[in-house]
Amino acid sequence: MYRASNFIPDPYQELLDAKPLRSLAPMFPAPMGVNVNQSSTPPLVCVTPVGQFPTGFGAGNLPAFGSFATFSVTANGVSYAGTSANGPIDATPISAYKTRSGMPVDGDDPYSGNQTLSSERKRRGRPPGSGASRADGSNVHMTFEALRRRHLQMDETQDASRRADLKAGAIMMASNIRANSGKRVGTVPGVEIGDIFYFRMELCVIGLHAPSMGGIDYMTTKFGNDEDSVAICIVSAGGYENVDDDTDVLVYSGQGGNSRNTEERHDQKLERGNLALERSLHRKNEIRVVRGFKDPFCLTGKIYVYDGLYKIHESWKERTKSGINCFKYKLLREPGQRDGAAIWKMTQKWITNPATRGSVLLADLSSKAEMLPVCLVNEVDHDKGPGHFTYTNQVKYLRPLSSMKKLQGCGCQSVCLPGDSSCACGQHNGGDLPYSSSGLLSCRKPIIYECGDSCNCSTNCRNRVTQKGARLHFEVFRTTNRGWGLRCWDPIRSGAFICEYAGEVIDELKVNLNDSEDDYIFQTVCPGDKTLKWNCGPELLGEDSPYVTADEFEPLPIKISAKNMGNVSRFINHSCSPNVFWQPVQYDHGDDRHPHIMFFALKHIPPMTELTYDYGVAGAESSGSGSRRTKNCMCGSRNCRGLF
DNA sequence: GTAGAATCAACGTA
DNA sequence: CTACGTTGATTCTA
Repeated sequence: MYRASNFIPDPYQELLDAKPLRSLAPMFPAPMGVNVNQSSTPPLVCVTPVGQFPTGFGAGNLPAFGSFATFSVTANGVSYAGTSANGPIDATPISAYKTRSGMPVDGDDPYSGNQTLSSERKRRGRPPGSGASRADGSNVHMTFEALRRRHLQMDETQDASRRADLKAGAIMMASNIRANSGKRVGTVPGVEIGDIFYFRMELCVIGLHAPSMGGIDYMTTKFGNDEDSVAICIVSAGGYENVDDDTDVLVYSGQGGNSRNTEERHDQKLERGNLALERSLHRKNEIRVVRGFKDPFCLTGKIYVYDGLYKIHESWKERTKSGINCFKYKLLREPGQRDGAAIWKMTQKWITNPATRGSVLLADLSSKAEMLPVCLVNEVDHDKGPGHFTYTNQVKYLRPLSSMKKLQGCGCQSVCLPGDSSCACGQHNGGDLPYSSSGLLSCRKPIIYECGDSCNCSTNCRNRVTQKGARLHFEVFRTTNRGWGLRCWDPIRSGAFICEYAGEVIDELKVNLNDSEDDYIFQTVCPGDKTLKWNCGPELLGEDSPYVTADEFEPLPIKISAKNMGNVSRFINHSCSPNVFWQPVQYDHGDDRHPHIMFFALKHIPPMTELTYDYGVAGAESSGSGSRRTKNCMCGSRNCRGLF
């Protein structure tokens, strides 16, 4: 983590970092490195001979490879010009990409989360392309998720699953809260290659793929003086016998005739989507491709990955195994795009066999302190690793837990259930259990109380999530311009628990004594709107907001230093357009002023996307002593505040 | 303008 | 865990 300067031009910057992976992999087929087996010397640690600086800023001149001297971070006041950030590796992909998709990703033309549903309804009937439909895709997506989470929470309370995705979608449609509602050929503003989705309705509300079930989206558009009906987006999700093993080729089946009962099966006809695909073959227009994958964390679930633009190169008829005549369309991925589904397949391979990951400096930075190994990689320069620290996933408190206030427990048999008014933990959390049945956070709150030792319920209780620890395949990686960062091989769903901010709780009075610790101190500074409005669902439904606004926000006294000891959290960089947020959680003691700091996904995070959270604006609370230094943020997103 | 048909969902249950 | 049945939303088509 390198806090003095930060360049994250947009939330998808990480994939630019990811890009070199494939190109570099053949050059470094074997782990490069050092101390792959650390088990004899826990708790580790690796030491960097060249410190925390990117090459080209002094430290890189040191000829110190291989010598293991301890370093301390001395990153005071260094700032970089944006141009110096260009590493030799990702320059070409960046420019190639940027000319393709002209729109910024995370703009700040938000549909305001303060409006109620009823006021939104007045927007009905606006023509496409105006008003709310122009709203930024990221905000629309997050609004959908917030509504879906709230509906799911209410449905689970009544023990009735009624498709929260469709309910949220219906509200979005009725209020015209959607992005890119006018159909188009080619790139959709705000949707990046590699973006992931968990429901078809998500594709719909952001304007990537309009049909809620159908696999082929098409429209009539002009080609010179002609008009033609052409395909604009297809979903390949396993419903037909498609050939999609190759990352750049897709053999897509036409639609129709594919009924589950044999009586209804019939040959496909050249109409609707099939006709559009045929016309696209002749018109050679770009077609967006969404590929479906099995969700590794939910065996019945599916994840949709946007894989960029393809073109149809040939078509033919073919008799399928089920005996019907079927149209086949061979699509090739347009060159010059960054990897989408390819990254997915690559990381899945690494998860199955971590030895296949190249450029590895250390197979497990945590020395088995985490359930899953934490990979340390560098594929951008010769830095051998972050400065010395002790890996721990615990928080070291000032006082022993036994001397702290006890947390009250519930008396539930077996597991706690939503809607059970006799569950003390549910009441403690304001009436609702904070997590869905699949363990996702429903709502950001000032503090969350998980069940603990004083509860009667079992460890299977859904109100025990963060206490079980991180279960992701993390990777600490070298960034091109902001020191070390954290990313993950797994897809992370919005609301999923990521990790705790581990380290040493420090006394507020001592904060200013050791300035070099400043870069690794966590404080509950008020975050930006993206984080505060994470749960705008209730507001849109006319309910009271369960969280506070920036004005009402009150920081907690807790401060945690990860300088000398910590976990992967210490490598999470700042962004004004973050994909992670912090959330206080209690489960093993009752001192609400010193809770655990847990990180959750702010939105769906594709594999290999850098994790970032909003450090907040330092000094905003005017607390004088104890507030950390303000630093210039160069993150470059349109809603960058300039400081953090 | 509108009803009906078509469709590579998503859940719950067996 | 896979199969099957149920309840579906959006958009296209007639």
